[in-house]
This record gives sequence, C-alpha cells and structure tokens, in this order.
Amino acid sequence: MLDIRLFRENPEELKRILGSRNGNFPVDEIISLDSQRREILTLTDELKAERNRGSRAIAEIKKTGTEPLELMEKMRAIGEEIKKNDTRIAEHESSIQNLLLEIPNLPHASVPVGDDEAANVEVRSFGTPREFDFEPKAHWDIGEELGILDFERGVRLAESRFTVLKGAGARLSRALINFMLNVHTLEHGFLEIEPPFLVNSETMKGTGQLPKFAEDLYSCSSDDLWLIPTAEVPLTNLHREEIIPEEDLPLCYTAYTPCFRREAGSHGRDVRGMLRQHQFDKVELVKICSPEDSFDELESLTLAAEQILVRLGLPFRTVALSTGDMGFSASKTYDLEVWLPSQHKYREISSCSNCGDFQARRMNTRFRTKGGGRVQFVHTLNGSGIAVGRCLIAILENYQTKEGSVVIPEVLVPYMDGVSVIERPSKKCQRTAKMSWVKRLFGTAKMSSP
RNA sequence: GGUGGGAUGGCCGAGAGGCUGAAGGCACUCGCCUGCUAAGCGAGUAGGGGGGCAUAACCUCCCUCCAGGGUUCGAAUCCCUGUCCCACCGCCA
Repeated sequence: MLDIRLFRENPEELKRILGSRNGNFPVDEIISLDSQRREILTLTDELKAERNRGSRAIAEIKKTGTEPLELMEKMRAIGEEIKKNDTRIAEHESSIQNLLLEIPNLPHASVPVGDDEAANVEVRSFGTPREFDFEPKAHWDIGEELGILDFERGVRLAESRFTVLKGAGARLSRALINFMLNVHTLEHGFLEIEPPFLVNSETMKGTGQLPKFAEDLYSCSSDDLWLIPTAEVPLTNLHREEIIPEEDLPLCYTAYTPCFRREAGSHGRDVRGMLRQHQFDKVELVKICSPEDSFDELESLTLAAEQILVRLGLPFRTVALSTGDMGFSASKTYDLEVWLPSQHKYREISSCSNCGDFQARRMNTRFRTKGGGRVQFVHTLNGSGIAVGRCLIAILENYQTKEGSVVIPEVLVPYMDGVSVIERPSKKCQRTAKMSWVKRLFGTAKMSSP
C-alpha cells in the first residue's frame, strides 16, 4: 500500500512513476476522496470538542443539584450530527483504503523501465550450459523412464498440474529441502520456521495477495482460510500489527512449505511436465529490516539464493526485472533463471524482491528506533531459496547421462545417504530391499498383522 | 461442539457511568546525589488521525482500555454480537 501523502503532495510525479507499471490507477479519485474526508473530519472534530466541553459543563452543573435540560438537548443534537459525519468519514476511509489496496508498489529508480520481460537486464551469470554428446531428454521423459515422476497418477488423484514423486524422486526432493534449509540456517543466518500452510484473509491482504488476486488462490469455502501460494505470506506476516525494537532487525526467516497456486490465466503454458504445478515445494527466504538497509539486504538475499545453484553446479543467470515485469508488491526484483537443456532456455527458479514499506503498511508492521525514538514502517524482502520442484527438474535435465540415469550433484550425496546416481531399479532389487528389513526385525518367522 | 471465567499501556495490575489516556508496581531512559559493584531522590516513557507550521521543533483538536454495534448530554465502566485466551466436559492424530 502506498502512502496517502504521495497522493496529496506530488500527484504528477506519482502518476509518472505508476505509468511505468501496467494498468490504470485511480489517482485523481483517491485525491478527491481524501480531501473530502479531511474536510468532514475537521468539521466533526470541532463538534466533538464542543460535545466534550458541554458534557463536562453538564457534570459540573449537576453537582449543584440542577438539571441543565436545555444544554443536554443541545448536546443530543450535536451527538446526532457527529454520528452522521462519522459514518460518512468511515465510508470515505473504506473507499480510499479499497482503492489504495489495488495500486501496485512504485518501482525503485534503479529498475529498468519497460513493458515486459524483454526489458529485463542480466546482471550476472554462473556456469556455462553443458555440451551434450547426445540429444538431452526433457525431465518428463527422464522422470517417467526412471520411475520417479508419475504424471498420470497425479492427475488421477487431483487434476492436471499435479504430479506424484516416487522413490528416488521423492527422496531427491526431500534431500533438496534439507540441503537448502541447512545452507540458509547454518551458513546464512536465517531462522527456520514451520508456519501454517493455511492463512486467513488479513494475512493474505498483508502481503498483497488479497484483495486483487483472489482468483490465483485456493480457498476453503467454509472457513476464512486460504492455502498459501508461497511461504512469503506466513513468514512476512509473522510480525503483522507489531512494533519491533530496532536492535532486533534485521529479522531473517526461512521455511520449507508446499505452495498452492490456481495458475488462473496460464492455460496452455508449460502444460507438460512439472514446471508449472498447482502444488509445489519451495524453500523461502524473508527479511524484515530497517529502510536504509533494504537494498543492501536485497543483494545479500539474492546471493544467498544463488549459492544453492552454485553449489549444485547448475548454470544460471540473474536478471533485474523491468518495471512492467515486476510483481505487485515489489519495488525491485531479481530473478534467478536456471538453464534447462531440453528447452534450450533459462527458466525462472527464484524471484528475490525488496518490497520497501509496501507490505509493512498493509500489515502495520513498524519498528521503534533505538533510544525510544519514533516508530516507522519496516521494509520487507522475500526470495525463493529456491523452488524445489524446478530445481529437481534442473538436476534431472542437466545431470542426465546417455544411458538415461541421473548423476546426483556431489553436495547432495550425503543428503541421499550415499546414493550418487539415480538408475532405473529392477523390481527384484526393490523386493530384496523390502524383505531385508523385514527379516532383520522378525527373522524368517511368519508375521501376523500388527 | 457444550458449560463457565477472562481480554486494560513494554510487562503485571487497579478501575464498576462524569478532569481517567487511565492509580500502583515492574522495566527502561535522563538528571541529581552517594566513592564502590549497588542504593536513594527527581523527571520522563503508548499509538493513530486532523489543523497551524518548513514533510523540524513546538502548539492545538479528535480517536483508541480485544473488534463491531447499541443505550446516554457523557462509556474502559451498562446492553447486544463476534473473535481470541484459560478451565472442565465431549471428540481426536
């Protein structure tokens, strides 16, 4: 949410900056509602002051034993007037609020101006795409042949854009989650959180998902609860309606959560495979900091996310999004794009944003400066650190072999309990493994059901 | 889901229609004093919204005692609804 003072003080500049965002915004309407509101408010405050004086006078007179009937009648009339005005003020306030909630954040001056992703700017890259001496397969072929991704059954259980991970696939996903969380908590100083995966409307409003993007969310019809589209929502809202002591800043949180997105409006895009799913896993990074630090914190948060790809040896590039390509709440965003050999393209795997005080205003999250100074809004940042499903895809495709197996990146091997290659397991092999622990526990004796 | 009890400032806690934005305590900050690891004394310490004004200092008005309604000249205080917390019962991984 933008500061109403921006509308009062420099509307032309505001319109110019908002012009670099896609869409039309009711700046003039807000300005006019705001000035009407203040007019009524000033008038009503004067009436309230008069009522307060009158009530005190009545109390004094009553002490002398007389009933000031005339004054009481006058105050009653004023009271009715005040009630009428208060209603009008509340109506104006909610209109203004509703309009403000639908206006996106202002891009920072350093953000490249442009209508869409074509105007994005690469800021750095890591690694070089591997040269294959065979035709690299897409992850859906690799995954199905290895028996670790099951798209058909995902659809049977739910609908399209749901996938079942099996065996080493599920294991790899779990390994990635643990690897990412360990790096961020043990090396980058983030505090691990396990938040609720369902949150209420106020929480969704805080980070900007509501009211404008309800159709992108899954909701629970009989409760005021929504499935989180990203852990950014619960992590950032941890401090909704709070005043944080300055010495506690910056607050750095990380969480693994599944994410749920309806993907409304993306029909036909990335339908094959598990690049774009209704449910996917992600490790998220969130920072809450003071205003003067937020752009430095954005750099370090982006580097923290990049570290995951660096250690996994996956080629990627980091791009600064243009004004037209940025999300609703962001004032500046870097996307990390990982190389996908089957598509011969870099594809988004992380998005790191500084939201400035945009979300803080919505959440009413403030901090008190040291020594009991004034309170002001914090700045909030978030970034994927990183998307687990897409990372799994990138590993399958970048580390595939001619034989159809997949080599596990070295840093993940300990998280896979020593498994360094995913190969298609024979059925016999699986059965032997299954029997081995049964025998270990029960010997060869016949088992009865527990 | 049922019954009962609660919700007051950073924290604890009083208040039971009228100078109560709120006693008292704790905590913190500043000052004074004391020469010894700390005591004593004094002062101060909520948030928001208007107006004056330079988006400073300062002045002024209004609102806020969980939220929303209601009664009243006047509500932290009375009434209604909701939310959350606690206890017991029921159910349950």
